[in-house]
Amino acid sequence: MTELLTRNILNHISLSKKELDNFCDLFNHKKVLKKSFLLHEGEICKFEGFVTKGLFRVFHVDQNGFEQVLYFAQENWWITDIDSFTNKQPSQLYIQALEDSEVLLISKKDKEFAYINIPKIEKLFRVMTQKTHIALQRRMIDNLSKTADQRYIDFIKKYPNLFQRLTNLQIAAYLGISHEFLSKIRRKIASK
Amino acid sequence: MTELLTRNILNHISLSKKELDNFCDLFNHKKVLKKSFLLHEGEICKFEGFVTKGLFRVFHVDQNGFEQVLYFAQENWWITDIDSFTNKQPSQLYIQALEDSEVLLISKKDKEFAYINIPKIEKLFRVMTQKTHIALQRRMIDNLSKTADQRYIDFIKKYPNLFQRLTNLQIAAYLGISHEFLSKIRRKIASK
DNA sequence: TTCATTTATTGAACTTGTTCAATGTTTTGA
DNA sequence: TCAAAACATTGAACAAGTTCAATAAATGAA
Repeated sequence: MTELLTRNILNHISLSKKELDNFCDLFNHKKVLKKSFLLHEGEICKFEGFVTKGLFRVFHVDQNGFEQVLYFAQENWWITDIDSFTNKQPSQLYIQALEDSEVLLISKKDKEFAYINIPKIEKLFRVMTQKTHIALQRRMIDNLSKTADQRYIDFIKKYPNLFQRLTNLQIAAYLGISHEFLSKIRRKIASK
Repeated sequence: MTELLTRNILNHISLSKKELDNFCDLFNHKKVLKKSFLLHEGEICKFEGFVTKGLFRVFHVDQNGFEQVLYFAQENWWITDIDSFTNKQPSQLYIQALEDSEVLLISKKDKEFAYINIPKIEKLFRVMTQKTHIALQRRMIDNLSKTADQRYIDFIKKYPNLFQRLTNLQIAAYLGISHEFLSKIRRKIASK
């Protein structure tokens, strides 16, 4: 059940078998049906999750009812609203399964327990947060400097596998454009 | 010399006097004149810095020669290119002083020394990276969901002090719009 | 102080992306 | 299997933001 998780962790830091087991025991397995939510706007996010199966989207709904996708999380990815989780504030985000999915969840309390009792876990999350931050920093630069066409082409190249599992609606919400405009971009690219 | 730094650290985690001193001793003080660079694109970023005086901008130059500001760092802020620093890759960024400034710099080697010899430092950077990431996540959502007018108004409200120290050119490069358009936004707002 | 440089403003033409409404296509679930 | 729902495409009118060029204002260095 926690095979994928242990491999993911060992990819970031090294940990003894015992430390690994102790840490993995803190997670609870949960099935999440397609379209159902792990988190709603306004709730306080009380978990950090590791996706073992399926696909999620983490998104925001703005004043005009438009959705923006902060990120997608498929197998082997982590999900949470780090803002709400860390600051115990109502979330601005929704987390929803786009396919029938499964996650391993750790509560805030158990995570804090791990920080204290398995010192290397501190490093694990330091390293993971760094990587997540670097990815977001790159995306920020791209969003500031590139045109929607280019961002779409980059997206396909970077996440060929996500591209196949997502609708254009979801991709447009990630790129920050309307799905109609994405459709026009696709036509333009196809006609080349 | 390291007063501001120690206060900043204690704001994130608690540390004994000795731990603090040992850590702070790893930093070197440096003066940076207005307009000069701490980091150029293509270089590998070998430091993490804490600003004790002045103001920096961290920016990217795109294919068309336009500049996008990733963030500004004034007194009490940290600066680095975490991507280049962590992955030892050539930086895509420039870091430049916008005023005569002073920083405390720690090298990669000394930072790693600290991780090993002062365990709490692991937590310090875990917490700091989390906060930075949360801030960037909020900005990403704003950039995806808000109009340039609103982002400008938000910027002034959130960073009144930076607003006064920056030219409209720099603010436009942060908001991701041309400075001409910012000028038009300002006129529109002023006329209300 | 003065002159050169940088910064800010403005208008006109243009490009990128949105909105809305209509139509066609695919997926889903009873 | 078939109707309903969700998704995708298209065009036309519109809005947001850019580009370019000209001018004015502010700043800085000698």
